[in-house]
Amino acid sequence: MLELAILGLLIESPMHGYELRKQVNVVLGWSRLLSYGSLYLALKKMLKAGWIAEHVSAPEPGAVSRRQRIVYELTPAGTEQFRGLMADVGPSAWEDDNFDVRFAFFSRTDIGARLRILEGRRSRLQERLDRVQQQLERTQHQMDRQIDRYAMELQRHGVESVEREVRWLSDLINAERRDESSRDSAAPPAQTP
Amino acid sequence: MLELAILGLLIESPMHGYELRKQVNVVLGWSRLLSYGSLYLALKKMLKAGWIAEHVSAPEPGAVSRRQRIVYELTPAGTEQFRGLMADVGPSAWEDDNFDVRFAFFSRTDIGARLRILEGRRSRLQERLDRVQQQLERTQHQMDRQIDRYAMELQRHGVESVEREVRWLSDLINAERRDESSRDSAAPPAQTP
DNA sequence: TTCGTCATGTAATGGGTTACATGATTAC
DNA sequence: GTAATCATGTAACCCATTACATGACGAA
Repeated sequence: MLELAILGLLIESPMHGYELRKQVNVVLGWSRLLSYGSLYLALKKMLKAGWIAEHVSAPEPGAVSRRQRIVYELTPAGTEQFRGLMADVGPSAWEDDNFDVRFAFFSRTDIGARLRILEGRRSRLQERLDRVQQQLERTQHQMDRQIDRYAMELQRHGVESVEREVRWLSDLINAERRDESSRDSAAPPAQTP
Repeated sequence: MLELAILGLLIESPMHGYELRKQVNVVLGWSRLLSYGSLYLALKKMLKAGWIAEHVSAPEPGAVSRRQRIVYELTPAGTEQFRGLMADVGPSAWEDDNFDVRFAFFSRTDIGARLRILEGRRSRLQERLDRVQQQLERTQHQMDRQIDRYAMELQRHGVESVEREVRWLSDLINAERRDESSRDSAAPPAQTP
């Protein structure tokens, strides 16, 4: 997870730890800042694994005498590792946390993988929705214990959020498919009325 | 967290572990089923702390010879512990995870606490929004590295989600305030045009 | 009789956090 | 000169998960 995030960020350009930490928010959209504990431990582990290499910052031409920082960059093995992780388009790729990271690095995958992941996630959410809906019916028929009004409101809001994400995914899927077919052939399938 | 959830569920009625696990989804709206590992460990810990008591299920009149189950119920100390945890209306109460649990048990708090928590969460989300918006501006002015189109889309969707939650919270806050003022006095403040 | 689900539990592990420690550099 | 922020790191801990183990009960 964190590993994939770091690999993905470093593939775009080498960085030192402190900046990496900020990019996690900017690029991955994480709401809380990554802790140093996680970051430097992960970095250390990845160094040992040979996926990244460190070298002390060359004083950049633009900046005036910045403190020396440790810049990390991907090794070929790291690039390979990234590809390997991104190649997994199975269920784990559309899990809540994993999905976001995958999505953020979609530019690095082919359209087939993108579609499989987007569709996988959508059907996963759809299942979730069905389960809740079912359970909501049972509640309304008094087959279960009476549910509290706040708990109910929480449920309702949750369902709406998931429905929203499903629509978002559908839009993305359609966009990808349009891209795909417009690249594929000069004779697009009948689609617009 | 889990502790608070269990206390809150047991305060409504005694339950055995297996059912508790399911109620966590129904009442708290958790997307994934709680694992046995967490559940029974937490239960054990709470037993030792004296917050809950266990007793083997009396064969309920309705059911026909069900297997004996271990039913947990709150002790007075447990009820006290629940009150204590719910009384914390500080920042920790409007953290992502904590908030949901608090909200689900809002019926057990007074309107003052409810408003403080709802407003706290709203302003927390608002800050988050401001930070991202600011950062988005920087990106558009090319002060940062060019951001990937998928990463951008993720960002956009995230912002919209947060904005939605802010609106949801605002509606809830208004509803609570209406409740409050309608209970407070026979002379409601001018509000409707 | 065997399969599904109910029901309880333990051990190993994972993936992160907080708190602590340290020091350079920059802006005021 | 001093406060803020940049920058790197370690140790202790927390909270949960997965995998494993066990077995009763009801329905087919």
